[in-house]
Amino acid sequence: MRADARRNYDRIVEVAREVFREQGYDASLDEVAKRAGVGPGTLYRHFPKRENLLDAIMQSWVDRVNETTDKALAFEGSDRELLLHWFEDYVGLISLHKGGPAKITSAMGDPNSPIITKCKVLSSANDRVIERLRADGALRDDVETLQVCRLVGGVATVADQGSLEPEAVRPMLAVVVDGLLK
Amino acid sequence: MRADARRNYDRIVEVAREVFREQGYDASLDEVAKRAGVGPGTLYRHFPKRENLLDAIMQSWVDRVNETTDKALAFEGSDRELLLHWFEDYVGLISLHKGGPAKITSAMGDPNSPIITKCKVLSSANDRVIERLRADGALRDDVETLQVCRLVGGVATVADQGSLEPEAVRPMLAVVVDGLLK
DNA sequence: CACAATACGGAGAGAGTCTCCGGTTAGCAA
DNA sequence: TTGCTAACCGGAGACTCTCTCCGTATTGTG
Repeated sequence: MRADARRNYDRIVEVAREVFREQGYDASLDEVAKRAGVGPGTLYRHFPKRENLLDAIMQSWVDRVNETTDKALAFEGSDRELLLHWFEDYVGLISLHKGGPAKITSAMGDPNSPIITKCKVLSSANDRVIERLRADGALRDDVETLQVCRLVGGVATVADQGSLEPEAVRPMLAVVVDGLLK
Repeated sequence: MRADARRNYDRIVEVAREVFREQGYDASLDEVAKRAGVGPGTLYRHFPKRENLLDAIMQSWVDRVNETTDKALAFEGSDRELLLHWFEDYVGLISLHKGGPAKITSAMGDPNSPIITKCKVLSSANDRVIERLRADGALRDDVETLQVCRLVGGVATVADQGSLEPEAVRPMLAVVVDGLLK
C-alpha cells in the first residue's frame, strides 16, 4: 500500500469512528469523506460497503473485547453475578454507536458479512464465559453461544433504539440470566 | 373527508400494506404512491410521516391482536406453555413486515410516536396475559409489562433482522419465559 | 348550475449513494 | 536528480429517495 493511500485510509477510519459516534451508523459517508478531506471516490475505493468501514473501525476494538472477557472471568462471586456483569459488558461492547447492536447482532449469523471476523471474536469471548459456567454445572443443558449472543444482542438492540438507560437494561438482562441458569 | 380523498386514502393504505410486505418497512414511498396511482403530494398530505402510514396500516390489525389474546388466555395447560405460546403469538403479531418488530418495539416507550395507540393495544394485550399469570402466583415479583414487551420485542427484532426461522426463535423465548416465571 | 372549498399530482429542490475517469503523486530505477 | 509507471486521488454527475409547493381539477352544496 502506498504511503498516501495508507494516510488516507487511517484518516478515514479515524474520522468515521468520530462521525458514527456523533450521528450513529446511518451517518452520511460523503460527510465522512468531506471531514477526512478526501473525495467520495477515495472513501468508496477503500471501503466498497459501509460495513467494510465498520470492520476497520472495529479493528482496535478486538483488544478491548478480550480484556473485558478476561476481567469478567476473573470475577469472584456467584455465577449469577458473573453472568449478569458479563452481559452488561457485552451490551457495552456492542453499543459502539447508535445502530451498532442491531448491525453486529444480525451479522452474527451471516457468514458473508464483512464484519464476520469481529462477530467471531465476540462469539468466542461469550463462549469462554458460557463454557466456564457450563463447567461449573450452573447452566441449563441446551444453551448454545449463538443463542445467547442473539438474546443479549436483542436486549442491546432494543435499548439502543429506545435510548434506554443502563438501569432499565439491567432488569432485562437479569431475566435472561435467570432463564439460562439452572 | 371528500369522497375522492377517502378513495385515495384507502387505496394508499391497501397498496402500502402490500409493498411493505414485499419489501419491508424501508420501501420507497414514491413507489407506493405510483402503484396506488396517485402523486407523491397526495401520499404525503395524507401521511406526513412514514409512521402515520404504518399506523393506518395497523388499524385492522387491532382486532387480530385482541382475538389472539383471547385465544391465548383460553389456553388450557401449564403457565409455562401458556406464556411461551403467547410470546410466539406476540412475535407473530409484530412481525407484519421486515423492520416491523424494531419499529413497534422502539415506539413502545415514545409517547409522541404516531403509532403509540397501537403500541398501547399491544401492551394492554400483553398485560392481560401477565396479570393472569401474576394472579396465579406464577410470576416473579418485579416483572412489569413494558419490560416484557421489550424483551420479547428484542427477540423478534433479532429474528427479523437475521431472518431466523420460528424453530430458532422458540428456544430464545423459552429462556425469557423461564427467566420470568418463579 | 355555479362557486367555494377541498383535494390532486407532478415538477423539482435537497440529501445521500456510488461510479467513472482525467489528472496527480509516490516510489523506483538509472 | 530525473524520468517513468503503476497506483492513487477527487470531484463531477447519474441515480434514488424524500418531501414541498402551487397551478389545476374535482366535489358537494346552495
